[in-house]
Amino acid sequence: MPVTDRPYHHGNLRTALLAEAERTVRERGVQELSLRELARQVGVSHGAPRRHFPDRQALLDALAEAGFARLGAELRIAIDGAGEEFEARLHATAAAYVRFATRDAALLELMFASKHGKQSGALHEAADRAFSVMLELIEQGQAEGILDHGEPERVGLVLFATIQGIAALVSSGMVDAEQLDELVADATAHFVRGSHAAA
Amino acid sequence: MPVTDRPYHHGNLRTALLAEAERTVRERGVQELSLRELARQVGVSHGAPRRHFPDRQALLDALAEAGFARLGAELRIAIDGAGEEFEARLHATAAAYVRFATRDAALLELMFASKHGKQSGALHEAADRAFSVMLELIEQGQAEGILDHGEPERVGLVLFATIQGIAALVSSGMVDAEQLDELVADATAHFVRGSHAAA
DNA sequence: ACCTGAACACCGTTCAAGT
DNA sequence: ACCTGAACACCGTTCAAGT
Repeated sequence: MPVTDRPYHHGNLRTALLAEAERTVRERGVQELSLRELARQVGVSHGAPRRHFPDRQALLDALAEAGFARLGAELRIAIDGAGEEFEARLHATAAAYVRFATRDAALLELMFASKHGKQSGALHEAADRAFSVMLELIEQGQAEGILDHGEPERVGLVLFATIQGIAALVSSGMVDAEQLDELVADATAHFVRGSHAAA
Repeated sequence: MPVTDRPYHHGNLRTALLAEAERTVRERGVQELSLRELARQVGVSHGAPRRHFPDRQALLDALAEAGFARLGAELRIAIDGAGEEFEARLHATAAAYVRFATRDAALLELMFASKHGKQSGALHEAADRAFSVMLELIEQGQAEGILDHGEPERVGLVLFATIQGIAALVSSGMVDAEQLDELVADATAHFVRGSHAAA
């Protein structure tokens, strides 16, 4: 079973397509992503991807799902590496989120855009897992009396909106790398102060 | 000079294309916007739009510019109708922004996406005019001692990020119409509290 | 089970030519 | 000055046929 000489069955076609697609999205944007070009780059006929992704949107959904998985993993690493203190963990998580947005702006946009659509189930679960890191953080803040009580989803919404907004400002070029760290620090401190006064 | 019977010169082609394009973007999204279909709908050959918009991106830029003009106007109306009190004006402005995002989610996305690009000048000016409403608001808050001093652009960044983030959450369906008013009220109150404690 | 290759209906873009 | 219409190179999607 030769792996060279282009065997009839690719073997990892799905994985190869996803990897190549993620690279294209990062380097050239979602608009430039073409199923036919992807097939060419991977060395397969233009009809082949159809087995794995019925249409273009299915590929985008799969990219979004993988994106949420990676985002969740990066947030997890950030929060676990930030010690025990609430504010330190909050800042580390926000910074990790914004870092993801900086490196994969088009992917993040796609991740949010894909959530409108057919609600693929797996996509929704991947998103929930990514955001569970934030929910744990909110629960810690509540347990320590730093944040309001009530549903963590609701309490965390302002925080999440702010972080997502910062990501959007960076992606759109309204905020550049220099201002970024300061803005993240500002925003997290602001959030904590605003919550504290309400207690 | 008959206006009926499809005269050779359309007369308002540029305006007609923009109006039709804005409708398509609102109803079916940017992805579905096609220059050829637009030309068909307006009753002109597929090559005609080229005089007014050299390529597809030029049309998108023009849409974005018109969007910023309308956004600025709506923000202006909201803030002027909210009386003199800072918090009331802040809430009215934020609510107006989010309302725009709810009704024209795809357009707002396009407005931010277009800012990456060629920096069309006119586009940038339209965006600045829209955001000038927010800057005035920040300056009022500073004058009244409610917000930190320093460059209004910098002080307002956290606020703007939060509002833009709420708009993103609404567009992506993570927050629905029911929660929306409460979230906007939460976020503006949170912002004021967080700023107050820093004074 | 997985992939090929022709076919179809659509694009955006270019450009000589018409009015 | 503004618009037409043919041409070119690309798409996504479908589907019989091959291995």
